[in-house]
Formats: sequence, structure tokens, C-alpha cells
Amino acid sequence: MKSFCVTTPIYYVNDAPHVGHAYTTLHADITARWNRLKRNEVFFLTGTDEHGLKIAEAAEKLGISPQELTDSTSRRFKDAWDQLGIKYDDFIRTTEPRHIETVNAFTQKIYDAGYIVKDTWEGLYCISCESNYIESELENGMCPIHKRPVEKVKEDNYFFKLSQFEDRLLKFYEDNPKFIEPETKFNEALSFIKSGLKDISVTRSSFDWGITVPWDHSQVFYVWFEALINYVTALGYTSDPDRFNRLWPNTVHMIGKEITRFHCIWWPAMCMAAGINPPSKILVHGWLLVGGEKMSKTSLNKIDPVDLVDEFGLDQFRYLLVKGSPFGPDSEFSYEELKRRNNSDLANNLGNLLSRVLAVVNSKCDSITPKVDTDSILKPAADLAVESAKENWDNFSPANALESIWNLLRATNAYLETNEPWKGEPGDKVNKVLGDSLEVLRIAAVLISPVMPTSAAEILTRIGLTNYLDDVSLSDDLGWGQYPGGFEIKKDAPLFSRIK
RNA sequence: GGCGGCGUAGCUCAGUCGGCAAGAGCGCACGGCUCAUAAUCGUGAGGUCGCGGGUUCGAACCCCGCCGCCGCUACCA
Repeated sequence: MKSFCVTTPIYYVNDAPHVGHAYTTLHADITARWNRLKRNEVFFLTGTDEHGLKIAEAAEKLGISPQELTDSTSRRFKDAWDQLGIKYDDFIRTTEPRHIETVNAFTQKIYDAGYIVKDTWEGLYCISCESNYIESELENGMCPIHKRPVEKVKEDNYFFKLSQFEDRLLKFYEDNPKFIEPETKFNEALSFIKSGLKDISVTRSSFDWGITVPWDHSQVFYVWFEALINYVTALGYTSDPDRFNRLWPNTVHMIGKEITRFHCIWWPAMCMAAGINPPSKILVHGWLLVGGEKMSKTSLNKIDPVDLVDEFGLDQFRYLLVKGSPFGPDSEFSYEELKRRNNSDLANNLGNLLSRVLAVVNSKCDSITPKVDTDSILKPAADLAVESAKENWDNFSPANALESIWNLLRATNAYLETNEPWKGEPGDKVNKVLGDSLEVLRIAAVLISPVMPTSAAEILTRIGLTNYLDDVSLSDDLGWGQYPGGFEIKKDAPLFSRIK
């Protein structure tokens, strides 16, 4: 059995989950479900990132401990994922003992190999902002917000010798041209490496909400350096080496473009330093834009995914979120567009196709479904949809996979229109048309199940294939001509409602 | 400033190695149908493929220039 591991970033708990978080997580969920359908061993990891100065400060403002704050926000992410039908295999929190244990082991390994050394960090600090700046952010050497001089601050920190990995990273990129997708992000990362890498300060001594450096208890790790390690923590780096070796490095990290550098430069170098292979692939996606702007807390255009689930329904939301945009570039996200696609794709094309087929089975076949004919004008369309959907699911292109399935649905609606089974006398001709249409519903339901698991199961149940998804085989069961017929249809309300 | 990307029908976008008459979905218009969730089917609109040059038998795809937008350019979750 092949193994497949997909991760989301671990989300920083200074913000409640919004549609942007849901976007990444849903893509990972769909990919995980697709691979489960392929009967691969699947491990889908998500979680929350809980250390760092910002969390400590936020907790202080609220008058609670950082742990209390992270407990409550982490819970909100878990709740949100439950409500979005996210079926993860593990939810990691960086404050858990297993992570701290792994960070200790992983960083100790890097330290022992000589890639972490003590040095002096110099930064620019604005007393009014209470935060650090880098040279390029300053305006005339002054704090850009308060227009006053910044102070030079020094701190003895431990540095990760990123500079020593330049050549190895370049070689790795050269050997793995598909390491990062899309290609533009690969090129950005590559040119960053080529421009020369500096060592990075990876510990802090000015606050203590972090993981203590095992060889120097006066310091804690900088949150990013430690957070990346979550991926190997959860796979069993320290707790289950057998499983770790099975799943790593065959792992895909899905991330938003704002955290490309950490994942594409730091993380592979850290892996090399610790003596393991870098992950197999990093998929970088763009942002959902609302009126051309990134969805964020500060621009007040943040959308709660749970609200959209309430409005459209769970599977509808899942479909609409991934259908709207290819995984990669930024894309516009608007309520009007969601509504339009809900009505046309879901209610009209798919939901109504199911309704009309079952209505005719009811009136012409006494509610007992006919079986599919082995030869059909729809067969080529179905074969094409299966082939194309498979390829696109495998290539992390859900929007394209869905498009190919919808082409089949449209062809089937046209097929019904041409043959008008509602007009014919009960008999072979009517049975054939309906059997073929039921076969399309069977195949389409399987293909959409990663995105719409509940609706897919419901479609199958209504045509008599209860629990069909539990042991369907993608390699054996998607060929044309396998719908057996002979089932009594289950009549029910429309699958998807139109929204006005 | 340096490196890179984008600009294709009203909207959202496809267009692999340059080549059959520039595509899809939605929206819109007209027509058909009435089994179905006022769903569906057919047809259509006529987009200088950002602008100007060039290479080529032939370019949306290659080269040069210009305009507009955007990304990366280190320790910001």
C-alpha cells in the first residue's frame, strides 16, 4: 500500500479561523479523501501553532495565561473543522509534550552537528511600538509609525547556520524541479537562495512563552523555527520511528503564499541539518480576495466559514470554495458568485438531474431502477470524465476535476432531452435511457465524494447503492456498465436548494 | 533599484511543443421542451487575445520597446 501524507500549516492562534484558513484546510481534506478512496495509507495533519511573543502579549491583555488563551483558540479551530467536515487524522498543538519532546531531539541533533551556534543578534527596536524593525522598514532611520529614532538592541542568541546550506539547497532544487508548485513560487525561492543565505537567529531570551532550548535554559526557540518541526512530531519522529520512516518524506505541505520562505528555504535546510530528507512537495496557494483585497482581520472583510455553511449547507460550501479558484493564484471571492454557482452547478445541473431521473423511474418503471446498458453514447463522456478527474485530483487541481465531472452531467442532461424517456412507453428503450443516466449518477457520485462526501453518499443511496463508498475501488469500479439496477429508488426532497 | 509574473468575450478564467476557422463556465438574447428544484436542451452574440514594432509560410503563445497591475528582494503568523 502506498502512503500519502498531507499537511496544512499549523494555524497561529492569535486569530479566529476564517475562510482563508478554511481554504487551505479544505484542499488538504479533499486531497486526503481522494487518497483514501485510492486505498492509500493516508495521514492528514493539521493543528495550531501556539508559542511566541504575540500570544504572550495577547494573553496578558486578556488577563489570562498564554495556555488558557491557546486552549480556547485552538478549540475554535477544531470546532470549525468539525463543522466543515474536515476529517483529519491528527490535530497537533505545539504546546503538547510530544512536540516539545520532538523539538528537543530534532534541534539537539542540529546543534550536535554544529549547525546551531551562539552569536550576537542586533536589532532595531522602537520603544513606542514595542517591536523590532529591520533596516528596510525604517523611514530615514526612524520608526515608520512614530517617526522617532529606533534603538539598537543586542541579544545573545543561537543562530541556525542557514548559510551553509546554500549549495545543498540549490542541488536539491535542481534535482527536484517539482518540489514547489506553482513554478513561479519555485523560482522565487530559488532566486532567494541564489542571492545568498544568511544565518538566522532562532532563539530568544527576552520572553519565555516558547520551547526552552534544551542546552541553554535561558532561551526559548523562535516560534517559526520550532513550529515547522510539528510536521515530523506528528509523523512519529521520536514516538514511532517505523511509522515516521514510512510516511516521511512522502509528504505534501499545503501552504498560503505568505509563508513560502519558511517552508521552502528554512524547513528543507533544517531537515538536511537534522539528517533527514526534505518533504517531497510544497504546494503554495494564493489568497482569496474580497473586492481585490486579502481577507484579513484588519481590513474587516474577514468571513467566518461557519456562516457560509449555515447559508449554503456543508457540501455546498465545500464545493463552492474549491470550485471557484484553481489552487495557486489569488482569486476573487464573492457572495454573489457563490450564489450563482450554487444555483447553476449544484441545484440545476446535479440536483435537478437526480430529481428528473428518479421522477421518470418512478413514473415509468414503478420506482425500480433499470440496469445500465454496456454500450451507450454516454460511455465516452463518462470515460473521459473519470480519466480527467483522476488526473486532476492527483495533480491537486480540484477546480479542473470538478469541471470535467460537470461536463459529464451536462452531457447527461442533454441525453435525456434528446431521448425524452418521460414520453415513451415503459419498456427497453426507456429502461436504457434511465439505466445510462443512473450509471452517470453512480460514477459522478464517486468522483465528487472527496469534495461532497455527504451528498455523494446520498445520491448513491437514492439510486439503491447504500454505503457504496465504503468499499468502492477506483481502479475497478469506475468503468462504464456496472450499475446493476433492480433497486427501489428512495424519494426525498431536492438534494440542493436554490438560493435567491 | 534588482529578479520574476500578469493584462484573452459583460463576469470568473482555460489556452501544453508557435499552426486546423480564438475556447469554457456563468450572465445575456432568441427558440424548443415541460420528466425535473421557473430546472433542462439548442442556437447566438461577433473579444484589435494591454499598446507599438520585429522574427516566421504562420504568433495570444518567440524577440524588442511602451502602458497598467502584481509578487519576491530574510528573521513580519
